[in-house]
Amino acid sequence: MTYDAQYLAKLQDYYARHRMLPSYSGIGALVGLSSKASVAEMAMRLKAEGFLDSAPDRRLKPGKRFFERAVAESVRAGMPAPAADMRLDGISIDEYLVGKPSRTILITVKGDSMIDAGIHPGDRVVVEKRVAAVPGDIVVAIVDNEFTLKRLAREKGRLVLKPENKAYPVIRPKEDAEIYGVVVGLVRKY
Amino acid sequence: MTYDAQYLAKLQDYYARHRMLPSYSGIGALVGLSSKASVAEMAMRLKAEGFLDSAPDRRLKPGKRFFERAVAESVRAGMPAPAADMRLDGISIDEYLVGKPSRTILITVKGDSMIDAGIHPGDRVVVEKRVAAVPGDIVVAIVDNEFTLKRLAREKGRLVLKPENKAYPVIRPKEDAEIYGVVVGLVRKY
DNA sequence: TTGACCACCGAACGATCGTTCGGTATCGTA
DNA sequence: TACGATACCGAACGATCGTTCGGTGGTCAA
Repeated sequence: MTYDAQYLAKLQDYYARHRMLPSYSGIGALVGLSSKASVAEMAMRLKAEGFLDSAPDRRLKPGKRFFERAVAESVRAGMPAPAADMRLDGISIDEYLVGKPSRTILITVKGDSMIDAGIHPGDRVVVEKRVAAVPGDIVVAIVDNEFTLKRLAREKGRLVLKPENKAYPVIRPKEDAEIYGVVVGLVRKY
Repeated sequence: MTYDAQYLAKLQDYYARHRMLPSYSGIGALVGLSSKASVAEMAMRLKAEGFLDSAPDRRLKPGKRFFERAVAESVRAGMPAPAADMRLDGISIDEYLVGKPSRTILITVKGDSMIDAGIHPGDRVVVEKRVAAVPGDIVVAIVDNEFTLKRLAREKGRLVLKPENKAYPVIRPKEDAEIYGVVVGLVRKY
């Protein structure tokens, strides 16, 4: 139990590099266990906690909690324990951002029309596909056969699409705007 | 060659479910090839195109192009599918953002000192813990026993911490700033 | 000091692994 | 019709798989 967190960390790093887990003996060499029996026992412990799982062919695969990430609530006072805490609270970014996987896609942002909302070119917005949106939502709308990212707003009883950049004009569709989906999150990689 | 695209699609579906690839005979059962030799030949073709790769122990693992988006997102009435996106069922956001899982944590942003970089209060930054950073990186530094999020810059040969908000002053530490980690990504939820 | 745990080791098991080879059916080209 | 190329099959190979079992050294409470 004591070292399991370190074992798990090495497995996570290996997975990040190769997108797969090694065999039992490979895990032994990776984490420093010389008997496959020891690996099997460690795997059982991690399985019980949800970090690992078994594939149909008995090989190991990542479990639900395998992708959890520690969260620090930017503590003003005092230092957060860098390594002391065994993931007391961890979330997976996917579960955090995505509510309905089958209806959710990532769209890469082009242009700077939403830059005042902190949405930059190259960012990826997490879009949940649905037509129902309320004023204030950031939506992906279809205008002139093109996708566009704007904030939905109400203007004299009409729905309009407002960019968040003074250099761009408000879009006032003839009929109500056609909504492709609603932005529920944002992801940026540096 | 003709059926390889369908074979690949089935492998991608399997991977989305289990986050791993089956064995050669397992692939045979999955895609409908009754000889492992056929699977090996198909794997060789897909490897040559970059969709598959070999792990250190000769097993199959996803290649670089494995996570490419399928082109056939049901195009509705001549409507272009949103271009250049990622399948959310193929790779997770976690895997996209996190390269070194064991050294990566999420930190919630407080304050608006980085707002001109598109980092808003309440956003969560993905921080890879390491002391090595180069000017231009956004870093989490420790100043007066507190975490602070700033861009690392060089000023007269000294490293300083620059906010991206004109209302805040540049921080010039007496010695070089103590770096807690480097921001490698950002996550926002609406 | 004892004894019940616990994490780990080392050896052995049958099962399955990925590879290799020769052979078959179906193409398009000549 | 004859041809090489292609995609697949079926059987066999040694290697490695995951599992199992008995045994070792350590910790901790009684």
